[in-house]
Amino acid sequence: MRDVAERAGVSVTTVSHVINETRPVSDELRQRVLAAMDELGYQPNRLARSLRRGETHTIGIVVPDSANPFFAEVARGIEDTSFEHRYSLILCNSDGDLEKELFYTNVLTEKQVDGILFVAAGVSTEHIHALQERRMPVVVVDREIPNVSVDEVLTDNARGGWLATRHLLELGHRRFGCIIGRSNLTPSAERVTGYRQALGEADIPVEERLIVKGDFQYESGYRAARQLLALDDPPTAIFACNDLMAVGAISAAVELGRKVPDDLSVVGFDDVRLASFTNPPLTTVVQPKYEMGVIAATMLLERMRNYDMPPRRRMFDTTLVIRQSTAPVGAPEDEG
Amino acid sequence: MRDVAERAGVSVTTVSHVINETRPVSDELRQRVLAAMDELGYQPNRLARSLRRGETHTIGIVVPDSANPFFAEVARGIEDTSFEHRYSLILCNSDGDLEKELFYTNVLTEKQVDGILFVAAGVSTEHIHALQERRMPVVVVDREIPNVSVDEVLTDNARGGWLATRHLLELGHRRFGCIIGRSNLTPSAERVTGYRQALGEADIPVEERLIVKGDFQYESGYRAARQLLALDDPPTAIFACNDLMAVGAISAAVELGRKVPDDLSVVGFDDVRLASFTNPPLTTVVQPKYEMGVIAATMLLERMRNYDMPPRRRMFDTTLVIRQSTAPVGAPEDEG
DNA sequence: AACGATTGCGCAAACGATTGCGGAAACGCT
DNA sequence: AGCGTTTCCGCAATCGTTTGCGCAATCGTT
Repeated sequence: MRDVAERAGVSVTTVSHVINETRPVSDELRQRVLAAMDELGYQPNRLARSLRRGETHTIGIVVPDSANPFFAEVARGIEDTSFEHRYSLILCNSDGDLEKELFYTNVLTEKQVDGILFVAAGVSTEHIHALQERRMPVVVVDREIPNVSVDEVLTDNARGGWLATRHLLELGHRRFGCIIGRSNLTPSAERVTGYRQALGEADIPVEERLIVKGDFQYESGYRAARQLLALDDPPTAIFACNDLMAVGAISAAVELGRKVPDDLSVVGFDDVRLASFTNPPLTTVVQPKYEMGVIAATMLLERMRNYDMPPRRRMFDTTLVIRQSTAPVGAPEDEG
Repeated sequence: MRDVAERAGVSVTTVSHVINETRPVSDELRQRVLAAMDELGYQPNRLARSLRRGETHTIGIVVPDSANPFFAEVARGIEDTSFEHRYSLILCNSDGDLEKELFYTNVLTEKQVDGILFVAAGVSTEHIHALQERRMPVVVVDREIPNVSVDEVLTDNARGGWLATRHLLELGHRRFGCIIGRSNLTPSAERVTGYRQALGEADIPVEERLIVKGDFQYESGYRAARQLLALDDPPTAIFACNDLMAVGAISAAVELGRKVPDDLSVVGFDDVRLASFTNPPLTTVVQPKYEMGVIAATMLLERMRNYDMPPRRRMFDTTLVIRQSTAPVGAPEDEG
């Protein structure tokens, strides 16, 4: 910048002002400065600017696994809207590890990000409090933090679980498995709650051995389904707590010679892009992933603008999209 | 930091030195400083440090679409290894838009990142040159830039395409479609080259109308397959230039009542995690995505350490993994 | 012609760290 | 006691911007 100023024969002050249009500069000088800038190929140093201004125009996002399609889509929504507002994004994968998450949180605050987005992260209460003491704007996506007032964007997981099992019930299924995630993560837990509730309403006792644990990856759905299908009295349907596990389950079923949906109905959760293209297409509970990302980013941007607003919580409805992985029990569809 | 210094009764210099262990400090003072630091909950301002030191410990990565499983996995590899080295990552989605890519590149350099990773980006030659003039470490993944000496990590796409169509040929297929991406992207183009070459070696003329354009998304594979299958003399096999389009193609086929692989063989490219779990499991050309990310990040880190090394290029082999979406032509497998 | 208002610009102090240089105290040696 | 080495620490400049303050020139008015 000093070079530019020198070349244009003005002070750095003036250069700064023409860059930022922050006070009137005579036409002549402006032209000279502009010319000097591109003759020198000048690029402002945003670090210095950030240091001075106390804002970095950068936000951090911590997700369990950016390679997971669900998070990837949420993240995409976030990235797009932060791009629109000319914010950059620092991406952090926590792998669900609290340690790692804490580490990243520190890095982010030390890098002076203007705000942090936690999606489905295991952030603890104290954790958030610490951030709040530093007046760091934060919004939490897809996870409820008890006893903390913080912006949240959520989906109605319990209702989603309820919807899914209700659908299975209506198709006549009476015994069905449930593949859950690591149970301490609230989204998974809530979906199971919905499952239990729907069962309860139908006066069907829940058999705990039909509830098997996965980790939200294809492979675990595959394994869980094999386990379920190996039972003496295997279930006629499976509700998987996300689409990846549902796809894994279908895969296990066809490998075992079960036809989906004739011999086994499967319903997933998330409605990942892929879900429309599986064979058979997956009936699943839809969450507006991309939009959640957009809203989350928007909320964060708003809080950055006005830190002292009362905290807001945005709950998205879930809906069921019925495709072809579910069918009435014992009544094979016409195969056309 | 000033507060810490004051509270510990030392100069900021000393505080800095105990933080960075950059010169010996007596035990007593060190203790006092450490104590003061955590009493005050001090966190260093990395912006200031970066400004002074001229390095941000941050690298930028620009990908076409981080929600695409292929890029997501590469990115994951990158993120993991940069985490290991305590670098943070700024994520940029270019959507294949040159404009946007250029914009991001500027943001990144202005934010003084220590290096940039372009994956499958349409970066132009001048573009890279500009970066090189600023001595910005750069490595390009999954895309060749003509006439520029820059670090590259690539896969042998042509061979992959050759492998795939060779496989189809060996199964007896003689007419088969090819679903390509936007043709200006080299990876896609090279895969088609392999396809053409294999066909040529078998003395089979390539019918241009069997080559249909997609955009690497499920939907486009679906549409392309429908188009192909609606031909008077539809092909007996399809080679899709990535797994997503292959999955879309399978989906179209089953919707049209074609059985895969009995009526139509499909082979994909990438070997995305999903590919093992489709129905039928997808035979595809495997690229070591995660590892490519790891290597790319490692190469970038090395170049950052020593900018003036001669440029390196790392080419990964592709291999074919035969699963169940391909079968001999006209010879339906036993369905068990 | 005199005087206040306006316009157009530069000086220099921040922002929060790192680091070359030099000073004071302690130590070791003769 | 005198002198050279170490050891331990602080001063102040610096990184590249932004911005409060003030000065000089011009303008408009009577």
